[in-house]
Amino acid sequence: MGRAPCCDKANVKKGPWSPEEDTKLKAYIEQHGTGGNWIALPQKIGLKRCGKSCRLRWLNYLRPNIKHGGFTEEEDNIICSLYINIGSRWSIIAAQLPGRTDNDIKNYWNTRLKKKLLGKHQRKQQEARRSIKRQSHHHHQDNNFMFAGSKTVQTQTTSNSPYYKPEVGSAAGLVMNNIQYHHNSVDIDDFIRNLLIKLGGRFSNDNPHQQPITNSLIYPPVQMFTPENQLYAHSSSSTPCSTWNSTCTNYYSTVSQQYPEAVPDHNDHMFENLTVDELPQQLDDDLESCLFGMEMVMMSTESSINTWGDMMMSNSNSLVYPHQIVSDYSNLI
DNA sequence: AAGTGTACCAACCGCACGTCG
DNA sequence: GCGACGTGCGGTTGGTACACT
Repeated sequence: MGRAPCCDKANVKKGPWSPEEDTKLKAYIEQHGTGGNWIALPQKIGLKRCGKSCRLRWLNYLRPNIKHGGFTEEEDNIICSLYINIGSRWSIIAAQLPGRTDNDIKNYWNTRLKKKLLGKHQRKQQEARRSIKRQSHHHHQDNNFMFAGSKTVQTQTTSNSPYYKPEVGSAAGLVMNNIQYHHNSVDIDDFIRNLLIKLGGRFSNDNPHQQPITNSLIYPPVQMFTPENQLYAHSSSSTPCSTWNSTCTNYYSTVSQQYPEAVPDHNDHMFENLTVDELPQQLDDDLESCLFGMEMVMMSTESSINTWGDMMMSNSNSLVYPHQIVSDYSNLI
């Protein structure tokens, strides 16, 4: 037997509220309060409405000091910042914005803010690509190539080992900024874990077999970029980067063993056909994918990407990365 | 002018949780 | 401890307005 309905569905009015209904409800609540019982309220007033409907109407529309529309830039920032950190907890987000309702914020996010941010981010990404292209062109004047990703890594140029180092402002540089940011402000495992939990399935909170997630498992590219663990990809300008390739292969092999459902087998070879000419861009894309792409991909209801493997195998250009968003709003947290 | 697509938003629905007897 | 009930929340739907062809 299912649960009894909260009201007699056949005798309640649905749909938009009339001004008369609004007036009745508002007048009663202003005079008597809700009485702590929304279910009984419509009967007392003589409204043919469900108690839940009355509550919603009051909270979202009739209650004093409600603001509608006209979100400010500051409110946008707060919403984005909180969304990135706590997800779609609209009631909590609304609590930080006086006069705003959770419903309003939810609608605003889904219909406008998300699109606005994606547009902004894609522009940033294009700038980053152009920047990398310029750097790539510069460094390819040398025959040998070394990749040292961290902005904290000291320049180690030798006559035989010129290297490519992402700079602040490049996409890889932005990623490093965010790695730093996340290390400083939140536990990095929790951050990723939350993303994975959002993916559901084997990473869900409900899964009793869930395994601990370690930095080494989640962040092979970060390993490459930490000062303690500098790995350099040596190659000529026309052959695949074997060091990077083997690092990735090892990584995906590890992930495949622990999370076979998440990583397709053919990921092992995903970097094999890259030339060094293509490598910086590919590295940059995949760094971003690994660390920050999940969030925005999961936000997209149109996305068919449900697993880590889907993400890594997807065309990088189709992904939208929120790292710049995180940067933009990090100072508000 | 008519048809179609898109954006926006109010309202609904179902589930989870807390409280109370 | 258990079930009934009320409340709160987040996802989703459906109606309306507007833009575009």
